[in-house]
Amino acid sequence: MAISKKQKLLDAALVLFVEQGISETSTASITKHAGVATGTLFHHFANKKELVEALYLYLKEALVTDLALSGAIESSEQALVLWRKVITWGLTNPEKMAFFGIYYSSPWVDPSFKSSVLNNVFSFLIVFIEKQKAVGAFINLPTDYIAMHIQQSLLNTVNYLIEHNLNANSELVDLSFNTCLFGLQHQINKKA
Amino acid sequence: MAISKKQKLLDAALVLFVEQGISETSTASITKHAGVATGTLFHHFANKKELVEALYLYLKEALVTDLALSGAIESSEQALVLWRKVITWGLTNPEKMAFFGIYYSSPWVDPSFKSSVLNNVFSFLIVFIEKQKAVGAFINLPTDYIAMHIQQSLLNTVNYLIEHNLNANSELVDLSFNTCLFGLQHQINKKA
DNA sequence: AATTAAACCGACTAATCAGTCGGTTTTGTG
DNA sequence: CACAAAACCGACTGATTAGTCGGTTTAATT
Repeated sequence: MAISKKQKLLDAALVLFVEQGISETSTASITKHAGVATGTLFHHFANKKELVEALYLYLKEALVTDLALSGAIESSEQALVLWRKVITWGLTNPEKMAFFGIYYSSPWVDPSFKSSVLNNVFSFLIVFIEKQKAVGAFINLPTDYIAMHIQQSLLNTVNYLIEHNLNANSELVDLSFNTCLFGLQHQINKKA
Repeated sequence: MAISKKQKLLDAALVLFVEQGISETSTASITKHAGVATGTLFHHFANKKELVEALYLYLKEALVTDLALSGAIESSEQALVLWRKVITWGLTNPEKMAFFGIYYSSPWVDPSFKSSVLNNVFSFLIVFIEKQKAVGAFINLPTDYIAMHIQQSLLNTVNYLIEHNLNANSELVDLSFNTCLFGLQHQINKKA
């Protein structure tokens, strides 16, 4: 079956949002790029805000599916594997990754939703952090602060790689992981 | 002398931009909040984009002035002092700090300008990073990557403190500094 | 006091916006 | 095939937008 018009609208919206910004993209231009009538957009989505939210949910779904997460993270080695996976995904799907960035810092998300975002996408990450904290491997910073820190480092790294035309094999990938992880482990070093 | 209308426009724009977003704030509402006619805005600023840029430059100036930077950073101790200073400034000027955040990830900045931003505001930081790298104290990541990492950590920390009603005396301030710094120093630990 | 320039005003405009609606086509079902 | 429901269409609307412009006030200079 061909791509549904609803999907075409989401695809067009993603490209245009990343290119020009969410507020700067008119619903008319989305329908035009999707090859669809304006009425069709509002048939599938009650208003522009719901389109934006639907796009976010669709991309979150895509991320989780593509990462094919199998169970919890138990060790730093597994965390590194995941780090590489996310970065590879980001380089393969630059628009999708970029959307997460602009969406989080846009007036299209209400703040209450913002805080729940991390827990949803990276729930396995939360578990890992708390386990590390429990055994004293991680510094005693709030879990949500650490989660934010890790997520931001991932976004930064992907953005940097894209901006400098680097690929997932760049040594920067593992170095950035170490910078992130060792920083969180520094209590161990301090004890020595 | 009373506050000039130009300044009133900048002040009103800052509050509204942070509250609702830049694109979501109309020039009409800015003039209304500033208690000024619409024509006055376009007398002082050729268009909305120039107002946004002028606001950014004004805030950058305010930050540099308020921090009262005296010479280069030579040691980690001095870096910590600066870290605390910036966070205190961010908590004292939450709108100004928030504006930097939304401005960087908005379609109102052209990408070329984006990369030059760091070098302008935190030029002293660049010098510090390169000195640390030169003596082997910092991991061999690109200087601009490290600068981005530090700046983002600062923004994250201030945002977190504001969101959780914490002040500049929170232990989180120094812990976040350590997380940032020790992560960048981890090569030393690896050699051991 | 006379002159000039800059600051300021606000009604106005052309363009653009999100969203509507009455009608048409497509699709699924008995 | 008959029928209904859902998908789809695009001209249209009322609201809002950035920016204009001709005229007025204010400030500085001589």
